Parts: sequence; structure tokens; C-alpha cells
Amino acid sequence: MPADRPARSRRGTERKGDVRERAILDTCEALLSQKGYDAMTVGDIAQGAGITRGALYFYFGSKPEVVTALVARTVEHLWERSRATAEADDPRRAIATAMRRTVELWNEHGLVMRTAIDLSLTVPEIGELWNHTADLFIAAITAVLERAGVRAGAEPEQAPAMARALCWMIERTFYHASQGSPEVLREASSTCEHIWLISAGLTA
Amino acid sequence: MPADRPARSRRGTERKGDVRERAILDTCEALLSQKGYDAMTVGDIAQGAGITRGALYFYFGSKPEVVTALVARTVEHLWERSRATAEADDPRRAIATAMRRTVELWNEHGLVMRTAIDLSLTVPEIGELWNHTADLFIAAITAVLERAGVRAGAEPEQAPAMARALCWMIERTFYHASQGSPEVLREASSTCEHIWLISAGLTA
DNA sequence: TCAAAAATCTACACCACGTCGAGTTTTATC
DNA sequence: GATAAAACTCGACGTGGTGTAGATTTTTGA
Repeated sequence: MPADRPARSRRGTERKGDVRERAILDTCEALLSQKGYDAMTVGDIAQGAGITRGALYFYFGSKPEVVTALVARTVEHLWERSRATAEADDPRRAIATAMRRTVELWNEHGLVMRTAIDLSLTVPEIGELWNHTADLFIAAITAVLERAGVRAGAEPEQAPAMARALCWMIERTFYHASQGSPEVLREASSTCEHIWLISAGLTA
Repeated sequence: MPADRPARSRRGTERKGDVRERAILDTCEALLSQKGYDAMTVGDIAQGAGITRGALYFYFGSKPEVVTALVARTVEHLWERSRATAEADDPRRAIATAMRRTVELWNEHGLVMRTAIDLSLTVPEIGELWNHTADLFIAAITAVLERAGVRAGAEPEQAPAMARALCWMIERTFYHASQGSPEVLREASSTCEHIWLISAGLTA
């Protein structure tokens, strides 16, 4: 999306509203970590962004829409960073770097990712966003598994189904671990990596 | 909890309110499946149970409390059924029966379990209930892993940590699969069982 | 400079929540 | 089977958050 700046002239054509919009999203993220989703009121967000409630409704139609935009922003960042992941030839190496990348992502964006997961059911748009993201990861895991010799195919014991289960394992494990210290997160990552390796038939 | 009936005389000392309370919980469960948690209003529940909002607040202090009670009721049922699980000597057999049991549980109580998971963050009481349940399963998985030869100990590649990751994998996989057909659920179960077996070193 | 578009504000109506106090029914006791 | 206590029910109220409407000010671009 940030690719279609028509480059009006040179000079960033930065509308005033663009700045506000970013401020709203930033405030939303901050409040999300302080009070959580439902304790956080639209008035809080507006106040934090330096405007009134009324003004906020000029930018977003509702509270969930604000959060959806925040999730979209974050998820886009995820896609950027994960584009070239897991392309190493050696499956072991691919798995190792994928997990390292994952730890980084959860360290940076854990909060938003957790709220995305939490709201996936109640806010359909967020659900789609997150499912799409998951599908990308599942595809990547599938590729690694197949390169490691796991049979392709739709049966429950073949690569895609296993990749799906592994993806959910990683999601949920990091969801919990990212609420603790970075230490905890790294250990959780080790465990996931270990199970992934074994599942790929790369038993040490 | 249903164990401490003082057995006033013989004859069930069934207070009128007990019936109402059950009606409220049943209505809550029904509405939960129809409209979801936040669409469902306290007035709806009361109406469904044949009383007014005011009367409902005699039984429960708030909407989340109603749902918490519903989760508690269901979770208690889970504990009942899972008490004697995974006690078979042969790990393979233990894993197989555990997964079969899990499929049954999610088929029967999938809805409530999903909402319990969804509300774990926002309603602390539900979070505790669910975490406790998860801990039981993790302990059971740990036992099986160790009986299968996986090293005990707190390191990320030893039994308890692996059991935790496997538990989250199963939780999340069933969470998603239980929204689809029983067919889907059984396939998901197969995949989980397969990964669990491999992780236990019982590669077919 | 000036008109259109963008941004902001205040005020309002709405809905759901949870509380209160006053009533009615059920239960236990003599 | 009368009666006091408890269990239960109701309608009305206050509160707080949501989203909308219309008037008003600021920014933009020609």
C-alpha cells in the first residue's frame, strides 16, 4: 500500500490527517498495552491523540476499525520481514533462521499480534488478516517439510496438515511466552524448533 | 461442587432458584452459539430464561460472571471425564485413547471451550479455569512422554517443555477444527496424534 | 485571495449495564 | 396452618460509552 504514492511533485504530500491517523494508531497501541482492548475507550484514544471523540470518528468509523487498522499496519510489517525467510537450502538452517526471525517478530510486535489473535473471532476483518498471515507461514513450513523429505499431499500425516498443526503450536506457544520475559520466549522457541526438527525427520 | 448436598432429608432439596440458575446457563450457552459473546445482551439471557434483567442480577453479578459459571460447569465435566485418561502402560495406546477422548470432548463442548479460550484474557477467572485445565493436560502429556523415554527435566528439549508445546498445538488445532465438520476434527486429531507420537520417539 | 475540501468541535440520542428499594412468593418453624 | 425469615422478582433509575448530526474552523490548491 505505501507503494502507490503518486509523487505529486517531489516533497512528501503529507496531509495533516496522515499524521493524526498515525498518532491515533500509536495511541491505540499504547493504550492497548496499558488497559487492554475493552477497558480502552474511544475517548481515551482521542484524548491520547490530542483530538476529541468527534474528530476521531472522522478518521475511523468505530473502535474495532481503529484496532483493525493497527493490526493491518503491523501485519504488513510482518509480511515485509518474512518475505525472504526459509529460503535456505538446508532444512535445518531454514528452520533455525525461521525461528530466530519469529522470536524477533514476537519481541517487537507481540502485543499487537496477541490482540489480533484475541479479536479474530469478534472482528471478522482482523480474523481474515490473521488467517492470511497464518496461511503464509503454513505455506513456508510446508515447503521446508517437503524439502526435508516429508511426503506432500492432503492426508493428515503429510506435509500441509503437519505444517498447519506446527504453525498453531508456534502461534499459541509464542502467544503465551511473549507475555513473559524475552528469556522465556527464547526457551519456548527452542522447544518449538526441536519439535519442528523431529517432525521433519531431522532427528539429531 | 455438586458433591456437597447436605442431603437435607431424602428428596432432592431442589430450590426453585437452582432450576432458574440452570436455565440461565443453558440459555447463555444457546445464545453464545447464536450471536456470540458481545452481541449477546444480559436482557437476552434473562428473556430466554423467562425472567427479567433485574431478576437475573439476583443470581449473577454481571454478564462475565454468567459466562464464567457456564465455563466452570463445562470444565468440571472435562475434569470428570479426563480423570482416568492416559493411564495405559503402552504409550502408543495411551496417546491413541487420549486423542480419542479429546475428539469427543471438543465435539460435545467445543463451543464453550472456544469461548473460554477467547475470554481467557479479558475475564481473569475464566483464564485461571482454563489454565488449570491446560496444566492437567500438560501433566498427562508429560507423563506419557517420559514413559516413552523422553528425558525429564526443565530444559526446552525435555519432557515438560515439549508437553506444553504439544498441548498448545492440540488446543489451537482443535479450536480451529471444531468450527468445521466432525470430519475435519478427526483429521486434525490424526495429525496431532502423529506429531505427538514422533515427538515421543515412537516413530512408526 | 478565495472557494472547496479536510479537519475539528459540541451537542444529542441511544443502548446496555448494573443498582436500588419495594414488592411477592417460597420455605421453615412453632 | 399461622407467621416470620429467606428466597426470589420486578420496574425504575443513574451512569458511561457509543455513534451521529450540523455548525464551524483550518488547510489546501489554484
